[in-house]
Amino acid sequence: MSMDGGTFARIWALARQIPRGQVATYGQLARLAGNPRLARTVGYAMAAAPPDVPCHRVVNRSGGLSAAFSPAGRQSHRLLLELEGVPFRPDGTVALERCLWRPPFPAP
DNA sequence: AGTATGACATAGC
DNA sequence: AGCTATGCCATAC
Repeated sequence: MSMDGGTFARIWALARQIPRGQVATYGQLARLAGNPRLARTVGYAMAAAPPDVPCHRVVNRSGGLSAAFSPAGRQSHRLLLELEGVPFRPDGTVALERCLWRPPFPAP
C-alpha cells in the first residue's frame, strides 16, 4: 500500500520527527527516506516545506547552516536553533556531536 | 523530452 | 585537515 504523496512528503514526515533542540543532516534524512543519494533532494524538500516542518533543524554533514534558509541568510537559521538550545561551535557550525538526532531504529 | 540548476555527500589530492 | 572534482536525484524551464 502506498501513502506516497511525493518524495517531498516522505521527507517532510521524517523532518517532523526531529525533536526540539536536536538537528539532523540532509544525508541522514535521505538515508531514512530509503535512498542515501537523496541528500540533495532533501534540501529541495526543505525549501518547499510547509510551516509545520521544522526545516531549521536540518543542517549539512559538517553542521553548516543553509544560506538559502531565508532571505536573511544563515543568520536567522542560527537564531532559530539557538532558541532551541542547539549548541554551536566557535566557527559558527552546529556541534553535531552534542545535538545530532538519534532516530529510533528504522522499523521494517 | 532534454538541458540546466541545486538548503548535499563522498572520494582524491 | 581543508579544498577540488565528480556523482546522484528530483524540479524547473
